Amino acid sequence: AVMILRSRFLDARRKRRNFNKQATEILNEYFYSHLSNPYPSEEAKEELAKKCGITVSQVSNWFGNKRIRYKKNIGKFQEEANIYAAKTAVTATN
Amino acid sequence: MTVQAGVASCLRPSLPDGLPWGAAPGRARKKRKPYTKQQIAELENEFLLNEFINRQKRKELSNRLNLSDQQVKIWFQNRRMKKKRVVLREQALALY
DNA sequence: GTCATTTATCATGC
DNA sequence: GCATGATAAATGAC
Repeated sequence: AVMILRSRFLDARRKRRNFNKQATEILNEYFYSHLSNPYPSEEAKEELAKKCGITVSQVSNWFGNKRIRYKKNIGKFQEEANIYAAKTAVTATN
Repeated sequence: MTVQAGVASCLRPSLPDGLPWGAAPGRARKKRKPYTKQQIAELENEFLLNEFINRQKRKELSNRLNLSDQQVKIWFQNRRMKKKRVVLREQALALY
């Protein structure tokens, strides 16, 4: 009984907060610009974590969730994919 | 006006065919089934005694909890990873 | 053995 | 009521 209470304080799910919009933009930009292979290296994860103001583990969690949820329902992310595809296309031509 | 010749012809961002990165695992994967509180309680209790379990204890424990021998092995592996996760988090938290 | 994953599930935000 | 981040089983590389 005591262990259960203690484990609940160690469970980060109970104090989860959504990432700010800027962090989500950065993560999505990387994801959709590497859609053929959305597996950032450890160095890339550290860089993303620094730019987003989150931990490397949180970056790994985000990509894990993004990959499975994108694959499970591509249609739902079609609009989002087009948005970031156009955004990265603009930066690529500049 | 209406000089939009090549605009409509560049549609490629969608993924018509299947993704190359999550495809064809060959054989179907066993569905994840959460363990009961009883099972977890006994596994945690054994983990306190020793983080690495013997084959012998593993067998009797798996038999008693109605889990396969490999399930118990995997549980201890994941449990060690969890411990490392928690330790690293508290270390990072202690820096402030 | 560790460890990055996949997948389902959990707990929360809104 | 789902979207979202984190965790719990399960797999596979090494």
